[in-house]
Amino acid sequence: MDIEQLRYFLKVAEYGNFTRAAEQVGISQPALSRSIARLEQELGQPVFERQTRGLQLTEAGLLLQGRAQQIVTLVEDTRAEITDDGVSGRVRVAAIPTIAPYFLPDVLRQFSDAFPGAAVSVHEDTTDHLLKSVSDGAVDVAILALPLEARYLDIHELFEEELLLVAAPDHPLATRKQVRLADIEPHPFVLLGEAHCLSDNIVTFCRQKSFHPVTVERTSQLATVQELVALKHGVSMIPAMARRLDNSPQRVYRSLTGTRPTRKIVAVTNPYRFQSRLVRSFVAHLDEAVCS
Amino acid sequence: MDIEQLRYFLKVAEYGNFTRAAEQVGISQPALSRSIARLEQELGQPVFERQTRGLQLTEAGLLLQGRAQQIVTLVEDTRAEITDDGVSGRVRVAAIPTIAPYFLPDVLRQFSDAFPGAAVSVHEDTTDHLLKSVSDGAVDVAILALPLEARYLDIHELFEEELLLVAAPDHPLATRKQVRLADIEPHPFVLLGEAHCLSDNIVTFCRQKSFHPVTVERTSQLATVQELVALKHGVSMIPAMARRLDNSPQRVYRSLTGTRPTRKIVAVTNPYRFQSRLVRSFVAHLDEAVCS
DNA sequence: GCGCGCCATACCCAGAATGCATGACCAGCA
DNA sequence: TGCTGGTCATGCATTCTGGGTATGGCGCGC
Repeated sequence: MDIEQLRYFLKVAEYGNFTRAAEQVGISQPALSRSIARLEQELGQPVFERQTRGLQLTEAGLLLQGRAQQIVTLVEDTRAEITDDGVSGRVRVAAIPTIAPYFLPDVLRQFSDAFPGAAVSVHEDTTDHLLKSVSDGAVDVAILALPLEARYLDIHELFEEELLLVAAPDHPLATRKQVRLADIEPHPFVLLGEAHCLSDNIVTFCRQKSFHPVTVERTSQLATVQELVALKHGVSMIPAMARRLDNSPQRVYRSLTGTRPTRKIVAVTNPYRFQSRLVRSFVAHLDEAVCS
Repeated sequence: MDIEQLRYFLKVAEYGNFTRAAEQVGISQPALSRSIARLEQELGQPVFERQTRGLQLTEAGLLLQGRAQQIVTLVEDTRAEITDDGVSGRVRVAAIPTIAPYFLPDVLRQFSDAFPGAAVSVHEDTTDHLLKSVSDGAVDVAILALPLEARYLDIHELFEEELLLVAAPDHPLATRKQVRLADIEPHPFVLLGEAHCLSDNIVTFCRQKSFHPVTVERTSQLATVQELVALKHGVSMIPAMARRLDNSPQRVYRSLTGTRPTRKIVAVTNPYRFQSRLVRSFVAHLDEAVCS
């Protein structure tokens, strides 16, 4: 029962499939098969029920899964803690697509300058996937937008940013002196796909104001939304950070009059995993980047 | 950083000596030396400072020691928990010398009858050593006498037993109708060595009564005390359980009049370690043995 | 009935870990 | 000072564990 074996076991349990788990851990399927067989022999009982359709954890397997997770985590954290020198190492940063390209580049550049020994990797994914990644230690820090359902995770607020109305320059809303939320209602609205939490932010804000935008299109990227707005498919709401990178004359951004829609940007970490000094420095860096 | 390596490391840290640690873990000294070297290479720093006189843990080593202990414990408990079938397995029982030969045989016989699949091993040592053994998981249950200084351990009271005055049949105290503690004072007293907690029990009791026995001899075994009493070197106090096994006509046992000296017998287990169902059965068995 | 997906087995190989012998170093002592 | 004993590290031969490739066995679905 060595640590490598437990790692293999966990992957098999996760995927319910030897072949795919083998690919994940980077060994051949027969090697993995034998490794699990050895584990089962040592424990004197099977940990999987091999069924015609997939695998099922046995009772012993279920117990082992919990413990193996603890052991592997403990080992990884121990290694991280001992080799933690505060200036070199790995920082796995993640962010949702409506934040990553607008907020991260500056921050990463500054951080890399301050910590040249740091190997920073960036993951981009949806909120729910990233929460899972932080939970199981695949990611050190995730930068997300509230609201979040994340028990057992640390949520550190960074800043609140405005969501701006975006329209083509000759759009009726673009030329008005003031634009209220209600003014948007008759105009077609372009929105991100439902998987994006920014859509939720916008829809929630609208619902609070008893406003129902006429959504005509849904896209998977903010950049596409911006292009569609320029092509006069409709108007949209775009986070301020995405506006800063947009210097096209084909779009104008306006703050709404009255209560302005916003989203809160947070850094999410896992307090049950060891946080290297480098990771803590990164989070501190996020704070500074925001204040400056 | 595999589990075996961590086990080796812990032994070296414990003994501060590669050669002796190697004997303990059952590999050759060079093999152990290289195993630690590999560990240090993997961590990128030494875990021991090799000094001319013995070893010193480095800062990293100190950190690793704590974590390695957790990991090894977790692994052992996991294995124990998974292979726990409730009827077979290992029960490591320990007791102090003034309990082991008098109390354990009956209990062990009954238990072995009830659980023929159980492999029961018995360790006999002093109270402080046994407390350490329970703490670090080398022993499952220790049967000891109060008082105990044992934070982080479960102390389960089994019974209270009387300490009896023992004397030669023709000793003046043996023929009196009543014997009070004060009556003993003029007579020479035979006592166990200071390492035995029974001595403490007796001395504490006497001190409470402002009584100071004239200790003439100290031995390392109760059986020797009993023989010396028969040889009229003096009188002594013997636990009731030791009296039951003594059917020699050369000694008589008497209860003291007034407050009778006693000792409380307890079972000590480690709540931070996994207790197999077999071990729990053993403790339950102890309770029953006492009541019957 | 045939192909496909999936896990287990056979066989071979490489790298790692072990043991033995020995070297290097130091302290204590004659 | 030189010897000896204790201790950890290194060299070398050996073993053995775990990995890869090829393939077998088995059930499912078309």
